[in-house]
Amino acid sequence: MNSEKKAPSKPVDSVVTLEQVAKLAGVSPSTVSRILNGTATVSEAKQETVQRAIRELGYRPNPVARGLAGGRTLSVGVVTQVISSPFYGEALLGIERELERAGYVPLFVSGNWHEEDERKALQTLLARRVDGVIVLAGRIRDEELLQMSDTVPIVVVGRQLQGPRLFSFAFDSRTGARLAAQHLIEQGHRRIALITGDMIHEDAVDRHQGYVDALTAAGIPIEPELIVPGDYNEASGMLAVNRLIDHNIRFTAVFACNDQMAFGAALGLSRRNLRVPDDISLVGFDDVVMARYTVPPLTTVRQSVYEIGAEAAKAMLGMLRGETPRATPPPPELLLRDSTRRISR
Amino acid sequence: MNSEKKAPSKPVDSVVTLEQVAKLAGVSPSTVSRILNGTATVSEAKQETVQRAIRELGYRPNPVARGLAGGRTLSVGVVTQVISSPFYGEALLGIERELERAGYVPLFVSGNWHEEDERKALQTLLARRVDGVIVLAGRIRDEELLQMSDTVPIVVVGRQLQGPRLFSFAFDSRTGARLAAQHLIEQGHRRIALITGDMIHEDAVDRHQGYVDALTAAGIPIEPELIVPGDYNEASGMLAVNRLIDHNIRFTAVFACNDQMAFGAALGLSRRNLRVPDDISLVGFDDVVMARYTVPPLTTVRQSVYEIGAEAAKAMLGMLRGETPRATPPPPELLLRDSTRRISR
DNA sequence: TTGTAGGCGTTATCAA
DNA sequence: TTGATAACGCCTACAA
Repeated sequence: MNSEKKAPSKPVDSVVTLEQVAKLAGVSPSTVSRILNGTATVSEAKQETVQRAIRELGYRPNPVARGLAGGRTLSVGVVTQVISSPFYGEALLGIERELERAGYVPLFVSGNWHEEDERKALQTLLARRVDGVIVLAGRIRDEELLQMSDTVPIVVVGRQLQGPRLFSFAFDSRTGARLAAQHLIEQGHRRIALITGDMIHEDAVDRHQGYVDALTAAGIPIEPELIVPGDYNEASGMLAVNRLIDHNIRFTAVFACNDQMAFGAALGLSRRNLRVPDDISLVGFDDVVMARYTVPPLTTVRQSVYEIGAEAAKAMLGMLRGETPRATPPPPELLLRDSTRRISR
Repeated sequence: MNSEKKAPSKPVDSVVTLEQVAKLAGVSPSTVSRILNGTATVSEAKQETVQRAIRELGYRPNPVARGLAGGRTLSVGVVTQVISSPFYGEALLGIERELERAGYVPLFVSGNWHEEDERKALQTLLARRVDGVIVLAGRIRDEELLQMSDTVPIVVVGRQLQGPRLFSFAFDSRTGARLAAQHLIEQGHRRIALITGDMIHEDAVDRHQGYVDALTAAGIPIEPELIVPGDYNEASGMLAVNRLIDHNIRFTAVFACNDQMAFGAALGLSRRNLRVPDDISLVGFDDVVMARYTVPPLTTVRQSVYEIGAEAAKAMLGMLRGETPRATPPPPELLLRDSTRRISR
């Protein structure tokens, strides 16, 4: 009946100003602003008139102007490390989805695991007047973050530090790693190689510790020669097994501290004619999408990076609302797939 | 000697305004602005004084204010489809790196392969006053993009359409696919299964066509039963091979239209006790990072998504500079790895 | 409850 | 070549 009805998703554009809305509604700009922000109580009548005007004109507030006026920019900065990694990708997705529901837009900037880059990234974000910042791990020092947090609220993922406007939470990597190692032990493995992450990451340290926990609990001595350093990239996983084999170090299982290194390890093993899981059992960590599709599918520790991202975003939104944020990162969980096997003899 | 020397990467913050710089330099704000933007010629002397003041104060222009003042926001919107996919991740990296060199920041928004989401994404970007928009494939109609392009310059990747302020370029998928199929044919394969992408993507159509080209050129008839639809995700690759096998369709090789489906196919084949490449040869497309690390490593068509992203960004920067953009997407290239084998009998 | 006026940091237009 | 001055679109006292 009414041609307005179908509202064929208005043409992609946006030039209507708050002032125009005010004029159409017959009120002052401030009133419109107040309604938009819930800054003050406005009479029911005007509420409606204005809302109608907004709809009619298809008005959308201009975040740029808002930002300048000292209000919010409705944007949250996100310092990621490598935007293209399967790991961070999932997290970013979680962040984006969650922020979007509240009308916020993420501003992603890469830190490249490089302190100076990270600092630059943070400066860029501040200059852009983001309302808050989410930092995914990274190398920048705690004090700097802390200091920055009195300019803008911050959520840090993967570290432990607190401040009045700084909230952090971490996934329980240590328990996760313990589960992984425990599983191998239960399968009868005793000589379990560990491919660590770069120890500059807190979670790399935690995962190493989880491995130690499990072995110790089982009364298995820690053999330093079985522990080889990696850097969370595929190549380092491959290098690691090569090194073990070249040094004639015996092992029946490998625990790689993330999936990417596990993939590299799998390839390295196969190049040396060692089959997974028949000859060597292999466990990863993270459960990136690809872990489900390797041959054989990889047993790994589920970390639900997506949810972690979503939690971070929720915490940020909470802070922005003035609440005390809390986050409940999903508990680690071992996913049994086909890359491990009970030791035969 | 001079404590200024070390410049311990100034504290993360930014509150200095252009006005303060002007005052310190003893000139008017407009002059400072002119120097910053090269809008007009300024005397050498003032140039230097101002530059020094800028350095001294650690001044950084406020992009938000710039945006409002009708100037540029120094941000470029990017409509991606799934930010977490290994494919788009690489492209985004290329875009980010390239933009950063010019002082621009990307604003990533996901389209989720959903027309309405894409429209919303575009609106969000416009509302944020981005200086330009890069669209990676997507479903929004050409006319809409064209119309939008007189509000803001646009670069579209993976489609062919032209406009005064709209530039598009596409990777040569057809040739790439032909190379892949040709390779299998040269290895003696005749019954080559094809797992297509969702035909809503232009490149899926092109890759299908490249397959047809190669077979036709070799005088091999196209068998519809060998062509099974996929959707570019791992799961569909697995489903596809299952379907082929369940229907008792004979084939000695599989060409999956992207790597992710190839991974799924590899797993599906292994579940049916078919080995790659001994029993079945497998080729993918894209060369995502993981293709190098599967067991066996995947023969695939290199697309250098990173470079494509970088090219898109360069083209955008060109338009922003008022130049006529041009892009030279890297030519397709077949990467021989270990997932194919000459047919024995 | 509502309107007016000033300001946020820059750019752009006009004179000088 | 330079400096006032007026926007840009919105928010927030302050006043009514």
